[in-house]
Amino acid sequence: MSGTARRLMDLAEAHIRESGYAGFSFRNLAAEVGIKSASVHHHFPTKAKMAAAVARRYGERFVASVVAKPGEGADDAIAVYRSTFRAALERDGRMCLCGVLGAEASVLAPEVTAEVQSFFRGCIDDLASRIGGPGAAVRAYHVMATLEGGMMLARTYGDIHAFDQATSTLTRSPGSGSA
Amino acid sequence: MSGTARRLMDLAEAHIRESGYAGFSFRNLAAEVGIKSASVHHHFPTKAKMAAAVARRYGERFVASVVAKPGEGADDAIAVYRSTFRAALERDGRMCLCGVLGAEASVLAPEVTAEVQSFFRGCIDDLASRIGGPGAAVRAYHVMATLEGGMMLARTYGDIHAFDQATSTLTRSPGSGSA
DNA sequence: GTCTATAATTTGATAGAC
DNA sequence: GTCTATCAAATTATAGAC
Repeated sequence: MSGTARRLMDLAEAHIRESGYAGFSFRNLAAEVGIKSASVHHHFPTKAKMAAAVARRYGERFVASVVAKPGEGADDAIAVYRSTFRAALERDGRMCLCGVLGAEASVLAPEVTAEVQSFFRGCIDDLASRIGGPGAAVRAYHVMATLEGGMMLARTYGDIHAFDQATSTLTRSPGSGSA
Repeated sequence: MSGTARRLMDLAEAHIRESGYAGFSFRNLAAEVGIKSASVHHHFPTKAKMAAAVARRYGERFVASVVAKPGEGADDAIAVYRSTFRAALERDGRMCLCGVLGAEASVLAPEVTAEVQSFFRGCIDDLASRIGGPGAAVRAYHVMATLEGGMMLARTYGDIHAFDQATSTLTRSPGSGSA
């Protein structure tokens, strides 16, 4: 993949996390990297294909950054997910790409929705296996829902404190609960 | 307010809950009620003002439908919020209007963002006062985040079961936890 | 309260030259 | 890989007649 394609994806990702699928256009992206919109089509045939590619890369990067450490417990796994989302929220004030797209899932191109579903399936399966024991699946769903909702609240208020409040009780051991 | 204005708001609400702020246009709404887009401007001066009006009405109706019952406990209050969101999700498969808009908050017109913030402030304050005791505010944030995230997951999967999984442990007393 | 007509802009996408 | 040029469609909004 070319450097231009990468820069286009970076910008598309930022715009989607800022304001959803409708938040970016080929013309806007082109202007921001200093080319014309027709040239964007050389890298990505359609807007939907581009969004799907962005969502896929987002998922791959996320998986890499929450990889399990040997000997971790359930609370450790949950804390890694929590701090990963929180770091992104703190870095640029934007929420999870798949959280934004998930809310619009029913009207997105099937290829985009598929990537978003795949992201959440991957996260929940991974979390459940790392939590373990009875009720692991339910807890994994709960953790992902709370983290995504917490990011949405922080976005609404423009204040990361809302995320901290909403997610502080996700882990049960003291110390990780008051970030 | 005229019947036409009400119908326009109904449609706008449905579209926003389906696909966000960009999900409705004056032309679409007009066509759906059988008038022209210029006539919509007679009822609502701008798209932003209309969205703000829709969000305000949504909040008022929500408040009315989660009103406290005498003698309720914390789990009862949480259960009312949970079942209210769940009923809407089951009725038409769409998620919370303010949850969708909240994710896009930073690029919405200030008047719209203000209504969305007001909705969540109202919900969280109300929940916290009904939960009571130390940690009530944190629990209220947690409940709202989980419910909103749970709706987003259900939307992504096209399956209300995801909402049930994610939110089943919000209340602590048995019986309300396995809807 | 609804209409016609229109303005000004933006959008996703394509054809074809260089 | 980028360009010019262009298309067909959609968008928000306004002016003014009825």
